[in-house]
Amino acid sequence: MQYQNIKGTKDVLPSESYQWQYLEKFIADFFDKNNYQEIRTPAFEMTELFAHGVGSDTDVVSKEMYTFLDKGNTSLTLKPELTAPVIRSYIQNRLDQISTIVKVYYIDALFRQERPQKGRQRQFHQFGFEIIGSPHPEADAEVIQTMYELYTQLGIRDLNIRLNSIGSRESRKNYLAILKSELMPFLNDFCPTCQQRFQTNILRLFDCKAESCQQILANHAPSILDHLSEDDRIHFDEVKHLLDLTDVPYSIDNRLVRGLDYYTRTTFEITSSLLGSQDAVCGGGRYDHLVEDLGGKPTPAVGVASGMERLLLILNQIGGIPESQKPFLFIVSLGEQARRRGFVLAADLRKKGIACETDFLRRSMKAQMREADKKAAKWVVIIGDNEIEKNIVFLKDMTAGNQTPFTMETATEEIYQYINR
RNA sequence: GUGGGUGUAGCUCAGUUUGGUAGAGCGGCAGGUUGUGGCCCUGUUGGCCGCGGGUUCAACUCCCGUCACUCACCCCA
Repeated sequence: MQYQNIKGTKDVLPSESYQWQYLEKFIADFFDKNNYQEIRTPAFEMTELFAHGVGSDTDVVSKEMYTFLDKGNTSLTLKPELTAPVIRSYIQNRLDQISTIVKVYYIDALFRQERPQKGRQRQFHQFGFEIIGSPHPEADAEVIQTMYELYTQLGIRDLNIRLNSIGSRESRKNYLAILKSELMPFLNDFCPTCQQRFQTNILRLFDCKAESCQQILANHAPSILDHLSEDDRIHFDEVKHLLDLTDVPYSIDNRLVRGLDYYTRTTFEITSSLLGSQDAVCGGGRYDHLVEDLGGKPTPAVGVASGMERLLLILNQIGGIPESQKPFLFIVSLGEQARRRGFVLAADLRKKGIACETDFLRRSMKAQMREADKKAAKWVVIIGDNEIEKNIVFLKDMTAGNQTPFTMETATEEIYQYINR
């Protein structure tokens, strides 16, 4: 039986793990500098949390969740998104009592049972952050500006920020009624899925990529931006104004609808042409009712999540990940006595913080030298019978090619000095 | 769930049209005189040609099925 990884999952091999380490460290440092603190929640939650928080009519909840019963017959689900768990934790742990505004970030693995394709896996990873407690546009703008700044610092250009407001629940309700009556005459002209969405979640008609559906919408659908309440409009205008003031480029897209039910007012998405068909590198928005929907006090909030795999896809194309090449030392030894000397020398050098390896295959000198070269050793220490006899070791500089002798007894200290000089 | 593409050595692929039990490059290993890497040269290692069935004297090659990978739809990060 040849075992293989589960469809839609991936091994991160030694040859690429440094990329993840680089990115994770970059993100942690970035948020540390911006005064966001990390929050970590469990890999699974009660199924009910997502059904209730994200919305049972959404695709994510209705057909993509990894749900199972535990031995106590409780329905649990591997988390398919992170906002609901974070808010659950916020409520449960009374984080509102620690400060009025809570700013947290996370880096985590998520699970959705979809058909894998470029930029989409069944286990994938996101980082994201939330500002909980502010109803004001400053929070919306900071989320967008901060994410844009993070991408910029990573060296990513040519991003497209799409911005929209889907209004408060009240104005959206009014808008949906108008939308419905305007589109009713054309109901039969829509594709079958859209006809169904017309009943369940009419806003998502805008997500349809069918030419015919988009045509009808372009000609007959009223824009949500024309039906915002006065307060919604003021809020949205201020978000745009603050983005203008901080030189964050964006474009208004009144067809941008998010697939999760909890969003209100500001929604946005950042896309990159360097990705495949799944071109969103992050998406987010305001969710003013999720906290109370999950049983907390009414608390407005806004947040965003970004796909790590998609980010790495971009970074690899623009060469945005620095090669990690730590200098290290390889010890070549010939014969039993030399091997032991080499082993001890390696242990002593490691204690001083020098990355150090010895040969494990007792091979010829040539083979050991090849090994050292292939691994890009910066220095090689050579110990053989001749050196034992003369009580020395040779240190070879692999780039320059020259060798320097050191007395055996003081070799550790002298080599340490020599390569740190 | 639906559609397209692809499955041949560790990796990247040729060979399939015109059926005769497999090749290259890279990699791994070992050598090119007696203890010194990179470049070059030589040798060597390595594949039931995704799996199962059918046609045939004979199948990597033709037919059917199946699985896997991949891209796209749907939806999302």
